[in-house]
Amino acid sequence: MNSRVTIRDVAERAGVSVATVSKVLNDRYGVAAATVARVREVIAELGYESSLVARSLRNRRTNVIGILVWAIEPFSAELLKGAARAIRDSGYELVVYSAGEGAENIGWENRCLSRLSGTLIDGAVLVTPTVHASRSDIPVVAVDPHTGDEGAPTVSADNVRGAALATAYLIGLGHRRIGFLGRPPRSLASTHQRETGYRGALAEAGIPFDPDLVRVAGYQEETSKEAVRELLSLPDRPTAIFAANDVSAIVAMDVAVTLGMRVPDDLSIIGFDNVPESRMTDPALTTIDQPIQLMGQRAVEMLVAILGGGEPAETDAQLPTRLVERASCAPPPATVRPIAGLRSVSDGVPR
Amino acid sequence: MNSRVTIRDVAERAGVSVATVSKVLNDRYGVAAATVARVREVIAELGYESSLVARSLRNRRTNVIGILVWAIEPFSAELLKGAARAIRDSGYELVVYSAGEGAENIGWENRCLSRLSGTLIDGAVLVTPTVHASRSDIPVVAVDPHTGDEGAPTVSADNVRGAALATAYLIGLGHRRIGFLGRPPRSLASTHQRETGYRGALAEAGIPFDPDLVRVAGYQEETSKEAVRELLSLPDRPTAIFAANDVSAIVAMDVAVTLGMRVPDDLSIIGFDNVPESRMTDPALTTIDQPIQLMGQRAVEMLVAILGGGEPAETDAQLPTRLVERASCAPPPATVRPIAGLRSVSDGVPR
DNA sequence: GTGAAAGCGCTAACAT
DNA sequence: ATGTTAGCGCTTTCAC
Repeated sequence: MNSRVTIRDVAERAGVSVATVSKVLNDRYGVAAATVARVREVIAELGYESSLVARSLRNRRTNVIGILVWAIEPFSAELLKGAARAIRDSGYELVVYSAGEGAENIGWENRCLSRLSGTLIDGAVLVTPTVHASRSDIPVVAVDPHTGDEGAPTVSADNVRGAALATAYLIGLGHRRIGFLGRPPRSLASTHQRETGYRGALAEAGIPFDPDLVRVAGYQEETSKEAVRELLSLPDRPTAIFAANDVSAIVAMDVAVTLGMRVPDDLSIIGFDNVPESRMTDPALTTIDQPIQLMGQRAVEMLVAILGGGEPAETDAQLPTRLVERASCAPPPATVRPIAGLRSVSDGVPR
Repeated sequence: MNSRVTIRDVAERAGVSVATVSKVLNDRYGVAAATVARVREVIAELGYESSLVARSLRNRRTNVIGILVWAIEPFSAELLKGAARAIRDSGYELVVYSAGEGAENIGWENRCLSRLSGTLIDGAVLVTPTVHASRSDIPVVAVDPHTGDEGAPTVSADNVRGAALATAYLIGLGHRRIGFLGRPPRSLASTHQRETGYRGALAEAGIPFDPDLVRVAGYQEETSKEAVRELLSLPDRPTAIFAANDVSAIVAMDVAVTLGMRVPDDLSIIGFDNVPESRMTDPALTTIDQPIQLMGQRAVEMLVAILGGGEPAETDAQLPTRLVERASCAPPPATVRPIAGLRSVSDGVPR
């Protein structure tokens, strides 16, 4: 009563063989004009549409590009907009596959790829893959990979430059003690790059790098809070913080306020924008803008170029980041006093 | 040289038949423990993952839900976030299929459905479908359909109430002449509902409905501008405008300013929020908030309920809309003078 | 407990 | 010009 109409139904109704229908469908040479017309009629009448699945099982090419994401959250959603824009006039169709809860945290992308490739999709954009897409039989472009994805074409923000921009901006305001909030060691490559940019800017300005000013934050609320608290409790506390992650930046603000500091009078905060919906987009907060949509767009363009046979123009795009000056940064205070809250923490008089 | 590893590869390597491997994969009864272990080993070793496509061609159920969108733009992207959230602990996987440029404007959803259903997906969420999903062999939930989608479960915002809220708010401020900006007749059902709410609120307040105050706007920039210009050029022009669409609301603002009016002093404007990124989200603009993410979430929940065998709790959810008071509305001016710009348009002295 | 064989909807040789 | 056949990767009887 409800099974979908197949090529066989069309063939029977039109009084021809399935092969003939297939030929009509694919505009193959060797079908009488009259037959073509009749088959077309039946197709329209029955509302037949060939099954993507069956077709892709048989064919090498499907004309479908897959975007594989771990989950659909603000970052990937933003990326999808750009990707969709790029797909628009590429002649390809778009399927977004969300690994979802079922997949464990590590290696989901290879599993998805295995499930979909060879069939269903001609190529894939991997969003924030956690491992190197080792043995994939289809072309793959990685966006913002965790590892420095050797070999695979990659699209990411120009993290080094963005971080340097942020740090230099703080230095320009007069800050010398600038804290850095980043992720744990084996995490996103982008965090490393941001630290690189941070260090580079310090070096450029002749400010010695102080490992004490670098803290891990950004993946657990409580851990991050503690990290910021420690950072601000240093005897020679930073007067500014550059956060590699917008979530950490927000945590930093909250903690600072909790500790009785004023932003930006006592502490300047700037962060890298990852989540387009975070409070970082508040008009008050200084950020390094990451061109998320553009990353999606470029990734698709790159993939299309590869699928089109030609080599992509570039195999490792670093998309420009941008400094957005807003009200959360200011020159350092004339005299840096230890935080008020420190007393209650160490229960001693700050020296 | 690089074709993906299939069930046959696993079978050969393990020295068993493909049937046996399949049984292991699906935890079927009747395989020796030792064999299971060996096969599992080989699977791990080869990194084998069964092909979604082949599997779904053979099986009725795939455990995949499809979200079919015409394109990925801000509205659908927002919706996806909610849908993804709902999928998370539903046991289903998510595939988003974007019809894209290839599909003509009308009926894309049925064509997509045909291509995917029966295979690949167990059920689908149709986002803003333009026609009634007539002959679909799989369960379907429609979100914000163009037509009043009789029969099919539907999720939408409570447009009637939202529009009534907006209109009543303006009335409460003292407005009696309130313009309505909507889409052309045979368009989105939501626009009709919003007009219904608008009319209802007027009736409630004993304000006679004036067809002159209803204009078509929202699908072409120029057309919309002209509509607003005409509306504001009326001898007894409205002192407030309720736009069924955020894009029209923005156009209205721009036109008003162009005509030398001040918002909200000379003209109050309130609009329905459709595009989360539009200027409507500016802190200055009064809006009726549409719970877009929630709509996606509820649609998936409904679909999962249907797929789970049980009837869904409700088959036509109207999700609550919310008035967000901001600075673009005010009481009407004491004396309503025809717009300054009118002179240059009609070249006559307003009476 | 295991494997051979049929078939899901479709396409591409290869007949006729 | 059209039909027959084989087979894509997989699951499922049904023999053995």
